[in-house]
Amino acid sequence: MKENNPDKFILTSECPIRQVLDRFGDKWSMLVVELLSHRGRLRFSEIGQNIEDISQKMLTVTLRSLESDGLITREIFPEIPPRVEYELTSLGKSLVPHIMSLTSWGIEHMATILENRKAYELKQKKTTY
Amino acid sequence: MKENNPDKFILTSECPIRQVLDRFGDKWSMLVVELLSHRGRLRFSEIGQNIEDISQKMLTVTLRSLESDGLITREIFPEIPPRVEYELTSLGKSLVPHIMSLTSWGIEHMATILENRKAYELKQKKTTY
DNA sequence: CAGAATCCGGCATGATACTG
DNA sequence: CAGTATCATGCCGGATTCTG
Repeated sequence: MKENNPDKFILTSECPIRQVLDRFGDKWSMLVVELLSHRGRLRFSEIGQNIEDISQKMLTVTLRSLESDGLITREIFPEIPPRVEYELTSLGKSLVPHIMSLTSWGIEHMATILENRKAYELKQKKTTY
Repeated sequence: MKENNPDKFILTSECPIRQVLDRFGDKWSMLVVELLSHRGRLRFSEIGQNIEDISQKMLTVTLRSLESDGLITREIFPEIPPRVEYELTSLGKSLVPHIMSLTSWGIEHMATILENRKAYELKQKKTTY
């Protein structure tokens, strides 16, 4: 939907905000980062127990993705039964304040947004009649 | 995956970060907000021309969603051909710094992340052989 | 020009079973 | 306990067509 636009594109497919959204806009990544920032070093099962509704598979996938990006470390203890612990790297920690920034906005404004949405629905109904 | 956990859940399905992600973690919403914050009041086609690869449908859907949440206003000019202009509300503007916060992190660290990911892939190959 | 309506495919996510 | 492997699916988003 761009056609021949004389101006520069501000928002190309490689712009920073899209890259961040593509990698961390998924359902679980930011939650894991925030959890680890609160609790420090945790093992696999502990993470799962503290994020409601995450499945074992998605927890594994999310942790691998964060590890491959260098946001968390993964340490395996050769015991039986096995134990694996995860922890934020300095890179991972550097992301936390920016997540908190979004979160704080949500805490402050999400109620208003839900009200707005309700009011909008009602308005739509009225004009439909 | 929670079972009986004595501790409080930090990250329930209604926690702020999830609410924000559910509503704005989609592919286009944050981009539209950021564009409008840069350019001020814009019409439908102008927005489409400045966000690479967005389809007409998704632009419409995204704008409606932002309007219903009270983040943007939508003004219709009864002309032929029609003209519709969009603009951030104060609520919408209040979100911008938090998006910029994420963006700035992306600008600073995304290259490192991509390198980490490549290195991780190589490491995986080596251990597979 | 700014959309509405419809159809459709792919991929993210979920559910289940199995293992060292 | 901490995963893998496989199969199933919902729905997000793209392509197309039509209209005031």
